[in-house]
Amino acid sequence: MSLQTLNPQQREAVLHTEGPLLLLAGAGSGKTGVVTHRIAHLVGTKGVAPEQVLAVTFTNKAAREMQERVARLVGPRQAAAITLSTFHSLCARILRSDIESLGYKRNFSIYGASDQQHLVRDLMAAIDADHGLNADHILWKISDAKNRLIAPDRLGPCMEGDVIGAMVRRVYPEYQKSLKSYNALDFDDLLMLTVRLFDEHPQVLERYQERFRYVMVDEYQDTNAAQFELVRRLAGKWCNLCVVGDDDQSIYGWRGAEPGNILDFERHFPGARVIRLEQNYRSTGNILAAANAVICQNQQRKEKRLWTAGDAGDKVSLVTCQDADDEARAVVERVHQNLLQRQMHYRDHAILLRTNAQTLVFEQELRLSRIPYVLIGGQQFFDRKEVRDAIAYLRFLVNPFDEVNLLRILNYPRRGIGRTTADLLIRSSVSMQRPLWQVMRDAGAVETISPKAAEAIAGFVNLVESYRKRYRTGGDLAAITRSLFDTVGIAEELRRAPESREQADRRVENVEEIVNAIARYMAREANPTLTGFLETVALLDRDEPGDNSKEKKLAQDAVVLMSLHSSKGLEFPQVFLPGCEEGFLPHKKSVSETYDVDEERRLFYVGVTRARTKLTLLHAQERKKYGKMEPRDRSRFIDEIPQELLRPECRDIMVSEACDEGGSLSAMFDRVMALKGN
DNA sequence: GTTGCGTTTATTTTT
DNA sequence: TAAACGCAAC
Repeated sequence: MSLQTLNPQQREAVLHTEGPLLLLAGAGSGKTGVVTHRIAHLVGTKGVAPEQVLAVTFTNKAAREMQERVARLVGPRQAAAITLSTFHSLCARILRSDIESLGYKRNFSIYGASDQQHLVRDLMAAIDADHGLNADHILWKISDAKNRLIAPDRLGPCMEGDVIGAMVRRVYPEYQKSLKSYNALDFDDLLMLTVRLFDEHPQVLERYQERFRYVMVDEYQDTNAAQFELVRRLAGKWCNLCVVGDDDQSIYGWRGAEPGNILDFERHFPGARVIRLEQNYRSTGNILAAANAVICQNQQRKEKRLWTAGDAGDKVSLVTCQDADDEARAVVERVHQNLLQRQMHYRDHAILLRTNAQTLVFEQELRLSRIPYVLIGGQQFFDRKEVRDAIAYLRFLVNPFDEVNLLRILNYPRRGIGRTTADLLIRSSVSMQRPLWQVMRDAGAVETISPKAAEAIAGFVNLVESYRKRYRTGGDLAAITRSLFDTVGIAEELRRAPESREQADRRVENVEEIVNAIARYMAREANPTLTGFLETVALLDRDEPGDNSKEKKLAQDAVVLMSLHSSKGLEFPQVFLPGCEEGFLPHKKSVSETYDVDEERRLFYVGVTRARTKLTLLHAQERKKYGKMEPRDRSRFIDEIPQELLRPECRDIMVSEACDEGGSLSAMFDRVMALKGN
């Protein structure tokens, strides 16, 4: 794509380089091309030093993709000098160099969900042994406060009888205190502490402002309050800020994203230019018409109307099914048909679901029909227990204050430091006000500990110190890690578990995959360190490494099965949207609790606009729920699509069921008659 | 320290 | 209904 191939709005966006710019980029409007061209224009034509350009995305995939496309335009050397990263890794980088002024050490750990859970669970137990509250719920509220930059002492008063609020008020301060003493940051801290760093040390902010004269933010509709404040500060001096986004695709409000950031951009940055990209290069006219009709039901939005220079294409199919099984069969039949009659590939088909639980029926039906499929999402590689346990060793080796991970590995694999001993250690650490690790180093001094336990502790201490030394000396990180895992006997521990042989093998392989990941990290990094690797684990490669990565999965010739949320940004020739029913889409929680049906409508809109040539909506008339059948109504969103865009298809359940069971024609006929007789 | 049972919970999850 | 987790008893 060169400047001439851009449409007028795209070109205007590329050429507008000075001052604030809001780029409202509709679905499929060639957004990434515009953003990369804009960077190329800054660096290539206007002669801006690449070091002065900062582009922030939400996902590593987006950052990588952008980096590659910019490299194609301005060459790899220039592209590498541009700072192109996610919010979280940008903050991690800033904090790695400047966090000491906030009283943390530079080798801080980054805590993920499971570390946070451990910590919060322990704190809650210490406050009230049988509180009966859900730790995730509390953690959720804490995270919500942090996303809004609310410090522990600034929490508003809570209502009478609000047990959850009361617990949050007690846990949140303790939680922050623990993180600090463990020299650990959670994801929210990365953002919150960077903002604090900028506020308390203006000279640091100024350094970054001076460096990043041109700032770009992708998916701006998904930014939360902390990210907004961060951007506001970074771009505050030069105001060469370009934000790109689509308020109609804001689907992460439940995670703290503030669509208000994009809606109020012109108020936040006076004099902002607003450019709309409304020409769509992805979908057929009918699909876009349906999408427009639905989304314009939302009140709070920037008016936009997607259009295409292409054909109207097929109508949107609306398939009414009997139940969940029937719905899955309907999809499978259509996939088959497309393959046999239209020479399409499996990978041209995507099934987008509201909830992960919905995938089950589809998986069964696809397997039954021998259709290859890939499931995207679900449990992440680095969230698996065996992987977390192994990684915990590395994390503790890097940061001796990290007590969550110390406790995780203390007796894993079993080495004779049981609950009793651990409790004694913790108690003496608390009473002496010394870090747990220091207490362990001279555990002999704690008289209540048995000689046998003391010996086990000493062995563990030696192991840790000797590996700390080996890692410090440098050399092959992967080899040292392999030796570490062998020495502590992780594989043996996994095989001891009462699981099937295959399960255990899988887990052992996963642990070995960590070593491979380190090797790959070393190969691509100029200055590999264990800290650096752990940071990529925490922030970057959340996706499974190797052959199971999301990208590899999408490249296979297989039907794609995933949640609507994770489909954002992708496109497929054939899109199926099952479960278009009240209670699913909009989801019943959104209707009853927060009334944010608008976000559900945007979710539906995201699904619809993933389709290039054919969109098929499906809904079932009844569905099993927690064991019993319930009647279902079709989604209100279907009724918001003009009739003339839809092709309704009613399935004769009985014939299709009979066909599905196979057998001779006459047997089939008998079965149909028997069913009709009922 | 392990095992199994019983209780709980079922929306989405870029980092 | 089913899976996952915590707890308690062995």
